[in-house]
Amino acid sequence: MKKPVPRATVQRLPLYLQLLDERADQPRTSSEELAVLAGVNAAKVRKDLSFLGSYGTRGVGYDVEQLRFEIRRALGLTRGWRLAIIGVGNLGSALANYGGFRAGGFGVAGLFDADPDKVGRDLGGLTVEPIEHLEQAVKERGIDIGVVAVPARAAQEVADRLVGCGVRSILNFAPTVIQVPEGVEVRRVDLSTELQVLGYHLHLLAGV
Amino acid sequence: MKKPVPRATVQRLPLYLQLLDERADQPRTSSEELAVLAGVNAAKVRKDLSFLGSYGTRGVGYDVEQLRFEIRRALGLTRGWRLAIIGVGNLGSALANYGGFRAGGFGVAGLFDADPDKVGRDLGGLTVEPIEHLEQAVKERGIDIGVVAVPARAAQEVADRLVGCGVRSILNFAPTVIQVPEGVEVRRVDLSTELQVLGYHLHLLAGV
DNA sequence: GCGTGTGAACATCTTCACAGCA
DNA sequence: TGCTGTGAAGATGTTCACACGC
Repeated sequence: MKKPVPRATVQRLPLYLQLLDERADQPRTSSEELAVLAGVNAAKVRKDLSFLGSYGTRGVGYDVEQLRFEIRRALGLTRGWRLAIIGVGNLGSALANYGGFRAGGFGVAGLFDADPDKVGRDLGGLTVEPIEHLEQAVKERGIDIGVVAVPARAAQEVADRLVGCGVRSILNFAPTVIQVPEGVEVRRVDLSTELQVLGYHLHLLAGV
Repeated sequence: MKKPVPRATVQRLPLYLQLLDERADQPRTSSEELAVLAGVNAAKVRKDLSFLGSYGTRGVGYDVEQLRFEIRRALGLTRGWRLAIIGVGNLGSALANYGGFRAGGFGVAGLFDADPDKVGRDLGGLTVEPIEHLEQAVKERGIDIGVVAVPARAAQEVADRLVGCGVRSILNFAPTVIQVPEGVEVRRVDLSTELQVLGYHLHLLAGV
């Protein structure tokens, strides 16, 4: 009975949710308002929201509170997911200290690093553990998502270990591509890629 | 005379380039090999690469060296772009120390922070400057891209200042949406969004 | 009247299947 | 023969335009 929300819509729902969270004080909003804020077309907003059901009121708009709830529900944010962050260099530390997780229903349930000098440090209320503890921690704490923030050369091994102990969702910040078996979802966040796409547009502007 | 490389292709070219860079020691590759590594369809790889021109050899494959050059050229990486990083908290520091920029033709040309305690620190070979220096630095150093790594509440102001002094490309790490005039390109990198998309898939799996 | 919800038109992207050339 | 390059088909995503119901 689950509705098949299109990929493209799933990618935008977090954006709408963020905008709505920032405007939780106002009672109502409209597809037009959300569209302007999100920088997209109003019809797209309506179509996206219609995949969740009919929660708007014709001639009036959407109830902000209800829409927040429905988006959270559609995204599965009503239950919390547990993260393990592997690698606590600058980036891993930034992630560990990032407060935005909690609001979205995500909780950091473990910090791991292969460097003995880093093990034992306190970060964002947790203590960094040796990477050897990873498997046991994933099982005991029911970790759902692995956040890979290690150097590129170590990323594949970390991913293998995560997959090996049952993790099916990986967020990869290492500037490399990791291979995983089918059924495991990886999202790559790569700074170089983002910059290169920006660079392409500058290049186009410069070339015209 | 510039070819209009489709958006979707531009997004994948950095990925191919990264894979090729990792395999710079081998002389040749094929669409099939790249496809497996990138986790996409081989026909897609061929079509993507065909937008750059016909640099493959039928029956043989692609010359790795040449392909790297052509992708770099298509993306405009033959000239370097200069970055300013605004905000040197954990994330900004991670970015400042990130070595992957240089390889892609990007150079960090300035670090800025509003916090007097952070001004003067050395990071990745640069000294953190007060945010008040931003406009002058952008002009004098020819900064092309602004990297926004400040808290959400400060992001819009920073973006306004960047736009105000002529920056037309912004990479936004702040968990908020910034409004910019037409002609300015913003790319958002948002950890919550990534996690929420992963969470949706877990949710689907769990619900079935 | 007004803003949602949605079929239909349009645009873009992906995949197939095979012609073309080394 | 083998792999590229590419029309054509198919899938997905976007936008339009208007019926619908408050």
